Amino acid sequence: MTSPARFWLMKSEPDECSIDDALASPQATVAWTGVRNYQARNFMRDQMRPGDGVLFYHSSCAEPGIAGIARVASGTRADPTQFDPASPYHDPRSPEDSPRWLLLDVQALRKTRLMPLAELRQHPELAGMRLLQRGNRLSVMEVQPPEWQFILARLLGPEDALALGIGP
DNA sequence: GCCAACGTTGGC
DNA sequence: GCCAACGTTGGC
Repeated sequence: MTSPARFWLMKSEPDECSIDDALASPQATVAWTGVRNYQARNFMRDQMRPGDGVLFYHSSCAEPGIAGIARVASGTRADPTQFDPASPYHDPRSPEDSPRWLLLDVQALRKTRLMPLAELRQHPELAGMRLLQRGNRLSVMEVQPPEWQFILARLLGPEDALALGIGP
């Protein structure tokens, strides 16, 4: 029996929602709209729980990398953008009575220094990270506890990590 | 803007 | 159920 995953990485395009945008939102919490991949959706629906740790990753930008620390702040519910014809995330094939796409709330906890993708690749300890695997395109993915610890140790002081309550 | 890699679609 | 064509992701 494996213990449930407790750590995640979630990609956001900073043009749409940066760590600064998240921190500036009410309760520093944003609804994670726009996930349109079944595997990512299933992670949110089946495995992510309030309190899980999240690496807030900036993608599709000049400096891709980890930009902050967050936590899962709710369970899933229907993503309303799938039903909005004006939204780039509109999905006309999603039935209203059985929504195809879900979102959950993410609460930003800290903005960190940017830990760029190139730096992540330099650490042998992180070579197994899903993010770094060839051709990876998932926008929501698991982070192994040792990877989480290794990264947080480089982004936060130990007392800060404790204060966030998302140890270990 | 390019392009490799991947997921999805749809004809058969 | 196969698989080619297509669209998307995302780093560079």
